[in-house]
Amino acid sequence: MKTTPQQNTITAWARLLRTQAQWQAEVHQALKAADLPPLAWYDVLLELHRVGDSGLRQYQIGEQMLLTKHNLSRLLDRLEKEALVTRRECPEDGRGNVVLITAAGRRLLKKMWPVYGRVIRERLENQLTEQEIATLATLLGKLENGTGA
Amino acid sequence: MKTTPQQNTITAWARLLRTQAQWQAEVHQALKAADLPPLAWYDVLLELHRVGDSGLRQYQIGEQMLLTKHNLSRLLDRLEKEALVTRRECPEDGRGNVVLITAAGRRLLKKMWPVYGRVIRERLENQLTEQEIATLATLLGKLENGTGA
DNA sequence: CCCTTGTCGTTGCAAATGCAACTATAAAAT
DNA sequence: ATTTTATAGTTGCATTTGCAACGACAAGGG
Repeated sequence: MKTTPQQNTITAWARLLRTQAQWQAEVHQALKAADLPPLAWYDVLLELHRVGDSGLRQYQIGEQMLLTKHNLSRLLDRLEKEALVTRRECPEDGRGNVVLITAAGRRLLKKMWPVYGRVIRERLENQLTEQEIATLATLLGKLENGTGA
Repeated sequence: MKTTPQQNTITAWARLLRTQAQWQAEVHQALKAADLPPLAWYDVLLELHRVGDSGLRQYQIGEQMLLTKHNLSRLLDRLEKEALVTRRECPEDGRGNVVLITAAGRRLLKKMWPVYGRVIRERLENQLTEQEIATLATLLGKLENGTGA
């Protein structure tokens, strides 16, 4: 009946939080320096690009991502205003939309990727060996979606 | 001359981002359910608690954390309004403050920790073995502050 | 000593976020 | 079929964040 985490656990926790915060800050900075939109736009567009022409319901995007729905609603407003996505009425569900990426959206994705990818390489591939990266990916995979409750 | 990251790198990157986002959401949710302030308050107070009576300059807190200075300025306003910290004139530098944690601040820290710690245990110790956690901590340690540039 | 330059911190304003209330539709219960 | 209950998405309002401009002081150069 442990009441508090082990020291190693706390260290790992803190480092993960800090690492991610640093990464995210750096990506945002790099994107801004290149006059590109923030990371969240990339995430949404990538999700939509992956599924192709079938598009996604709004709530499906929200599930995949780190966003609450009202937030997503307005993020999509902004994307739509820039003509990067389109919202189309959903035939099976009168309440919902199907969101699709446009050609302009795909172009933006292509423009953002080099900037983003460059940070990823600098932060990960320059710091760890291939073997270490593989291990890290495995460990993090075990953490995803685990509730433990 | 690789122009794009390896697949493993991308996987690790994405998982780290997702993991941290999930954790943070869960912590915030747990804190709110317990009617406690958000995580950022905890971070600042903990930093201040660690250094004890010498306190910290504002910019030192900012360095340790994930916050920009104007943001920090107003976060401290809120903390000060709740009497969790005090700002005192800095003797060596007329521009700056020294920020100190108050007794009430320490009490809040104590009240928040069990809620926070519980999420940490559930998310990490229930999902990974002790050995795996140690490995994770080591790998993340190598990533911190690496510029690679 | 005065004047420039850089740094610490605050403030005004615009944009983004969280939350709760709302509309519209679907699904389930009676 | 009608009524309830739940879900998808939007909107208004208060809080928070980001950014640029600012005031106050420190540091360095004439």
